[in-house]
Amino acid sequence: MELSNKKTAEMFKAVCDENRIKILKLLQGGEKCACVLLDDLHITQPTLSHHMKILCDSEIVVGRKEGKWMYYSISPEGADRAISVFRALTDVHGQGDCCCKE
Amino acid sequence: MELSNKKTAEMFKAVCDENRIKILKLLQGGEKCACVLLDDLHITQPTLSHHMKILCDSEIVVGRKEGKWMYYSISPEGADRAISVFRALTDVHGQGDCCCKE
DNA sequence: TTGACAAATAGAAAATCGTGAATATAATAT
DNA sequence: ATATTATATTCACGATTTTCTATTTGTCAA
Repeated sequence: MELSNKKTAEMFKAVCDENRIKILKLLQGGEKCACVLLDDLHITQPTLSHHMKILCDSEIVVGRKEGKWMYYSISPEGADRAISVFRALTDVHGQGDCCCKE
Repeated sequence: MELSNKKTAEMFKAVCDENRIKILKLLQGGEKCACVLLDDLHITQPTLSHHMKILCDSEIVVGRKEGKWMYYSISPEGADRAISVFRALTDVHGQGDCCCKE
């Protein structure tokens, strides 16, 4: 998983906001259309649209347009990718080194 | 892994900033003292201190004081916890439901 | 084509975040 | 005790983010 630091930061922005976390929890129940999400969150439609854009940009959520409705769902592949990126960023491959004392 | 949405958001703030991602990458080489991190990043000491606080609050990084030096390292347990929280937030346990069309 | 509805975009206000200068605290050395 | 060094905290400022209102775009039904 090679990703620029910028892209990595963007990816995890998905889970850095309480409303987006709520949205993810709602989507765990399966694909939902935007209007349903809107009913469950106390935010306006443009605000939801903004958050969905961030979630889709992270690729953890995918959107599907059907007529005038947008359906959103969690992408298991996207979620796995995020976990891979997180792992690649947090496993320790060294012993550390001493610097200040000797 | 039960965590409030607020706590979850805080946890992933660790990986939402490019400098913090750089810091994690440096810590993958093992425990480092703050002064070494400071040398490798083009930020001031108070800024580093600020980022280290966010990283430690997320519990992905732990700090250890030794004399006047602070040593930081990645906590594998903290990283695993973050992955568990992320998983708990992104696995899909439902089929979704239809709302707008029938 | 017109009207109605869903979602996206533009623009602006408010809140949050990242940053550095100045200062404070803590630990060591003289 | 005083000086020095490493880190943390405080404060202020600019940048970014979240949010809203207003508007636009896209789609379907009369």
